[in-house]
Amino acid sequence: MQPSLVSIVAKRLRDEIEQRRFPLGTAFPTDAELAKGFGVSRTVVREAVSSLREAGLISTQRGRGSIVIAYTASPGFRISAEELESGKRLLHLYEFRSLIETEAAGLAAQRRTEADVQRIYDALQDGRSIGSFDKAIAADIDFHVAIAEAARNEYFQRIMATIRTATTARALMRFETDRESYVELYRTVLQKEHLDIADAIRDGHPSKARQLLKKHLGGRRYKALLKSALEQMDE
Amino acid sequence: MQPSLVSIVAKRLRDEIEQRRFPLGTAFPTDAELAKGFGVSRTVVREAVSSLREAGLISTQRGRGSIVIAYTASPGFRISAEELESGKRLLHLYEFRSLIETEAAGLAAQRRTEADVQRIYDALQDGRSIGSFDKAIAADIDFHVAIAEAARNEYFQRIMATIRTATTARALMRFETDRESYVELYRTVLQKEHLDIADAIRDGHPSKARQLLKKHLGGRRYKALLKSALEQMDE
DNA sequence: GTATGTCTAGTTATCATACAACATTGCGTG
DNA sequence: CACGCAATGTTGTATGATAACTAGACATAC
Repeated sequence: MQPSLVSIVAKRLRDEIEQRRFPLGTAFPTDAELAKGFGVSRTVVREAVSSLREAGLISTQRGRGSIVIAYTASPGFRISAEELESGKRLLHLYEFRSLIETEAAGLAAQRRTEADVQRIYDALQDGRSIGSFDKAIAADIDFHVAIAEAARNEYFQRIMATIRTATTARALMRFETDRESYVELYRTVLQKEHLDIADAIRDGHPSKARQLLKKHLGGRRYKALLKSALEQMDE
Repeated sequence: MQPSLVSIVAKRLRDEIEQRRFPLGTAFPTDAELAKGFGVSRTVVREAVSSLREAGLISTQRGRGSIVIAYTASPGFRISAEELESGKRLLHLYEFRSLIETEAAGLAAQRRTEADVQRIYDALQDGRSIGSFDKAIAADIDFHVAIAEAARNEYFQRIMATIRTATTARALMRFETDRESYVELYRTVLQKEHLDIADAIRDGHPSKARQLLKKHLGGRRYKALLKSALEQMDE
């Protein structure tokens, strides 16, 4: 079974765009030109162009034509749990995460509503009855989600969700044999730190919230990760 | 200017797929059914389906039909140029971007090598001979890429690339009728700011690099965006 | 009863033509 | 010189037709 003309044309165009045959922002060939150049019908061209548009490579306006707006499809920002097996990468991610979550806490302290505050304390309340590993993980997630929402900037929310997904997956993989210690850590250390952060957000103290969140991520857990990463030295 | 029927149909279908109206692996409606259901021609349906295919949501075979192969486009953090048509979102992204790039400049000032510095100045050198819009865009990209590399944390690099791809695409769409003013802005303002930032990084002054980068993103361009976003007030 | 071949109906893929809606450019007029 | 209008160009959509493939039903042969 042969590849369709649409997929052939789309791939050819994608390659040409990637090779910068059409400088960013300049006119992309018209439907008619492409149909003539590839020796296909306008239908095939339009379907191929539709997929290029979806890939974010071109932008089209009726009556004006298309322009190239990117040379390659947006890779996006993803973090796989596998890549975090590298100690160096984990350190880099924590450095990055620390910056994001610290600022999010500051914004949350500035922008929180009463409902936001309630939600943050609800997550803490849930955390008090932690009896199992998955409950501890879920409570930790809820707490950080609540802060992200209170920050009122969807890009913080989205990047924090992406980081959290990856770090949660890694924690699930890593603590398979030692969940009790995480639960204990959660009970004895993390909850207290969460409470302090929640108070600072409730009271509207951005600087203090930032400081406490940074300390939270730079505290005991970070030190343990650093130690673990140095032991690995696998990159 | 109204959205095209193709984009309306594609969005509707994307939503339905995300809401699992069609279980994974089962038959997706035929061209004819969709055309009848949406009250549009088969041409529109085929173009919409072409974009769903590109997004990785469906797979199609001649003679058999389509099946749903994923409920959502792959996860992770992405920014489409379209979403940045919303002034509120753009402000949020600039707030987010400012934090990231400011910190990256600081890290670059701490961690840069001589090769990094050379690369940053090379980007500036390229910027001196700017004669066209696409060259200005490319030089701006090169400058920020060089800083991201000097920061030596791949998560900063990756998120900055993601942001840059989206903001570049948006700039290309937005400046279609006023490219000269961007080139002029680049020549008269942005290059100077780039040079100051490069000097601070070369000299190893993280605080100063942060301050200058923040000012760079908070300066004239940001003010123009803020004004433009308020004018829109579309969300 | 089972295997193979043929036919029919259905589905996607492509082509061609036509018209609508928008954008740009050029020309004529005041 | 500025403005308005017509002509031209481009995308968006609809319609009809044919080609290429798939699946299932039915008939035939072993």
